[in-house]
Amino acid sequence: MPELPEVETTLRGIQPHVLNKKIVNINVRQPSLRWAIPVEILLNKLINKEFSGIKRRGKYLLLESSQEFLIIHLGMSGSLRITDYGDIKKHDHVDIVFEDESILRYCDPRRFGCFLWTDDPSNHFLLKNLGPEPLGNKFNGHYLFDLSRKRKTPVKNFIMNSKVVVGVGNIYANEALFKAKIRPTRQAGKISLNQYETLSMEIVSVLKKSINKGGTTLRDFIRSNNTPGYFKNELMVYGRAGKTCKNCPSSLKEIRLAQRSSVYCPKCQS
DNA sequence: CGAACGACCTGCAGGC
DNA sequence: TGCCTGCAGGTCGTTC
Repeated sequence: MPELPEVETTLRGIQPHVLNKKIVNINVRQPSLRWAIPVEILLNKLINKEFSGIKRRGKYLLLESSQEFLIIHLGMSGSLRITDYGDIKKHDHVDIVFEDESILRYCDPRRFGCFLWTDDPSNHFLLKNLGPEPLGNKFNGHYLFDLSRKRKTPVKNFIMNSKVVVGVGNIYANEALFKAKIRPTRQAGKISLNQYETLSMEIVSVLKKSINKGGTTLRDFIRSNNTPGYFKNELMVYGRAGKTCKNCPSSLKEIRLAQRSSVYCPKCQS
């Protein structure tokens, strides 16, 4: 589920329901995520307190309380939703219960996500080496061009590296490279400044468009309506291997890069 | 330092 | 129907 647009959509969905409400209980049914949930610490830090703010760094959500932060990552399959009853489904691992009986509920079937605590986000091991935000002002073609010189890795791997830029996952890497007409296998260090300018703009564009559509997969925080919806209809290459390119009559090719499915048009992308 | 790859875990689709 | 394989939105840690 979660790439950057899905995490941003999650943030916007839960924000009005979690801020400035007293936390009365935290139930951890399964502490074994990618790193064990520090249950005692969370209880000590959060019971009878409230969240004063929520922000996103890459795909991490940071919920602030008393100048300290709950770090949440959704991994491959995680989700957060607001509910107000105890209909607990399989893989609903954590509840944060508020005074008004509403609940912030975390579900993560594959348990690749995390729930951690930090009093110093800028030095936290998960956050301190992250590259710039793609939607921030440090991210542009010059930045990618300069950083990529002498890099031999395929450009798709390069833009999916969170030390280079955060938040570009497999769907949007494929999509942005298609829009920029760059083949995903091209060596990062051999791509021109012009092409990196195009690529950086397309990354921003595809992420913003997806955020505006509520992400590619979610929309069920507040109500458990199963509305699909989304950005999925706009996908040009992801999930379309073997189908016809939307720009030309060619058939889209699929290869694997860094063990991730990579789809491109052999005619449009060079 | 960069690059490649395994690891973590469950669910599901497809083939036999 | 059931079993087996491979793949899925991420990314850290290890090794070369």
